[in-house]
Amino acid sequence: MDQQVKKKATIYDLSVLSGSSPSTVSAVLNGTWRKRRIKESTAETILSLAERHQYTTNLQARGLRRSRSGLVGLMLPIHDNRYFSAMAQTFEGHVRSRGQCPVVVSASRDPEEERRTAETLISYSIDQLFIVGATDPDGVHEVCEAAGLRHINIDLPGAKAHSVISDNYEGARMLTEAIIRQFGNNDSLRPDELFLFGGRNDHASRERIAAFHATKKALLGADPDDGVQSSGYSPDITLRAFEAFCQRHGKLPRALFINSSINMEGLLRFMAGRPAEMFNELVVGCYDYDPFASFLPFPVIMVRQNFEAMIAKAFELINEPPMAPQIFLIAPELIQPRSALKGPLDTLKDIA
Amino acid sequence: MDQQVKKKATIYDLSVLSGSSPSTVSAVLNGTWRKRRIKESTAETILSLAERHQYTTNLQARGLRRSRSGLVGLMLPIHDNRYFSAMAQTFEGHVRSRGQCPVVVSASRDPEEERRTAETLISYSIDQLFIVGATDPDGVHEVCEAAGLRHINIDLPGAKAHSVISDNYEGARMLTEAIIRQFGNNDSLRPDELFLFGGRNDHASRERIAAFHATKKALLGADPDDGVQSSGYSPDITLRAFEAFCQRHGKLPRALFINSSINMEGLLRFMAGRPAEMFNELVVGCYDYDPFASFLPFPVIMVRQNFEAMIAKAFELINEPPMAPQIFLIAPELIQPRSALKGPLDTLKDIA
DNA sequence: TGTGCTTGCACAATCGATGGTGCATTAACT
DNA sequence: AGTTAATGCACCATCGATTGTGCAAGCACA
Repeated sequence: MDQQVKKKATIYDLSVLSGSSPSTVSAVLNGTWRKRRIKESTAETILSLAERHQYTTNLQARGLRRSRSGLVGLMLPIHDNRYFSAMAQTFEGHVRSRGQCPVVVSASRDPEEERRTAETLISYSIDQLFIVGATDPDGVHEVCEAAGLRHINIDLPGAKAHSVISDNYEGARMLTEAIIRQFGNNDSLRPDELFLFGGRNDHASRERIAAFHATKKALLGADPDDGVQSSGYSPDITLRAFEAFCQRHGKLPRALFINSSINMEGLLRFMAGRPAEMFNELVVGCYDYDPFASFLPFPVIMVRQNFEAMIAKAFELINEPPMAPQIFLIAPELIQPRSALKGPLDTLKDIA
Repeated sequence: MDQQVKKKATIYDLSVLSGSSPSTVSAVLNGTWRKRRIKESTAETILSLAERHQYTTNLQARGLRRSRSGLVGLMLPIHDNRYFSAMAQTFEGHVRSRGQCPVVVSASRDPEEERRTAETLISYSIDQLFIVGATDPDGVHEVCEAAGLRHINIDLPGAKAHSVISDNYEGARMLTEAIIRQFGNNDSLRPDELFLFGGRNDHASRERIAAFHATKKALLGADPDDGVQSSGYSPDITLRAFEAFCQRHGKLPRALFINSSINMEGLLRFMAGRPAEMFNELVVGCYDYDPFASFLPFPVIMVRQNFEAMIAKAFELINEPPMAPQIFLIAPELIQPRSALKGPLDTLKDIA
């Protein structure tokens, strides 16, 4: 008899059915009833009625009243990337385990979109916002600040809120060193044979490029100025950078430092249609880890950013009392070629 | 003077400031003011006040009143996978272009979690729900139905709502055929040299396995019963399946049909630590496309599911008047080894 | 019987926005 | 001048849940 397109049951419905007042029903259903000295038997009655009528709290109403929603936001630059999607996966686990509801949205690395997205989330009274890889973290900060919303930067730092980021300098140092060592001593690399592709004018890229320069200089004795080919975070721009390089030099360098898995996709586009042999001698270091990339036909040394630790640290910080904004560095890990690491999915069960 | 931790401005604040009633302010701000015959000059006053005070609508309040929230949900099995994250990326574009707010959550392929997640989203009065790859689509349907929520299945079909899915049979047929053809006629493949790994008892796997069997039989003349090694959607279970196979046969098959990129990661785990030469002669077909996997050291033929078309079709269907549930097949595409395709990210701009 | 405490709950305001209804004013027209 | 119509907006109930406050009934105790 309840099978119609009926509206969902509310506390008022249960109030009528149980003979108690709405406030009593509310207290019972949200667990505050002991504090309000509701009789146990009353509570039981209401709870069983709630179950029978499939009551579920209208979280918009609760959110309106409490001006908190139980939503926790994660703002990514993009979804379609293993680094960020792994982060989303880990983030969800954390939020779920706290009994809240994760909301993941992307803002396309567009400062305007970032602010708008934050505004929108704020309009839904989200409780916290984790800002990942924002192009303009401080712009987003303004928006959050004005709304009194707790927030934290991840992956790219801002000046006005805590930031949890990879130790990009150290990661790039390890990576550059590993690339160079890959050539051993007999067949050693010349400074003009190692180039960095990708990167943008953001904190992470700057650190990585600085470490790249310094390490090259330290280990190879020199570092020509044109060793860096910026190409943003876009496969196609990176592809064009490779093509341009090839046009100028007749071939690719023997060794590449690639700034992110997205730029690495630019290398793939360059490889497509070209003979596989062209890349036999190539050695690549990539700042990011992707399991498939690790098994390409040439040595690919990768840096795995410790997103689990970053997310964990961010959750720890976001609830702390306000302090002067600080940057927390999380050490990344150097991954040898042909490594298939476990990821966040390995904690999920699966029935074969 | 407004720089404190002040609360956000409401229509009541603007009402006082403008001397109009809250309902007038509301009408002006939500665009219905012409319909309510508000004077243009009144509207202008209010709009400029709104701007000056950084008014933004409290969407929870609006949602409560209208019993619609402007949120559109996408429920994924997992985030950390190129197929699903590409879907999320595409989905966001669609929702944004409709002026609504995308909400992406994952439910871990757990029927319980799927229902709970749907319940939660419903409690926030989401307007529509796109259910991707659900283990129990009909369970989720019940929940949505009871709440009068429009919803649609993607990737895995349900019996009680429209479904938009890949043409898994045709995709697997093409893939099996391509794997076999890869060996040419001189060095042709024996039926007991081609195995399928991965898959579960879901619609997609069943279709793919059926096509695998049929095509093998048609092209190779026979199809031994043990040609399929189910191993769910888990890298580690797949790894163990490879190990078990190797134990029994002393080596891997010459040719593999791998049911998804997740199972493909199981192959990577198997490769890790084993000599690369072991895989020189291998030919792999993988039902899913990942750009890096496409460039592995052996031929990897992939199937790219047309998620753009699936999402587009789903948006088309979800607004149509109710009809008997139907399944819509979207043709996937066979991708030759060493292909680096464009993805949803290529539509984003990037400043190099 | 009267005082005072505890128990158990109802009442009503509130969160912010929406939209149906109705009432003044002014304009138009006979 | 008187009737009708259009204009411009205010009023108020409503969405569903939360929470501070208050009060009656029951009990203990003097």
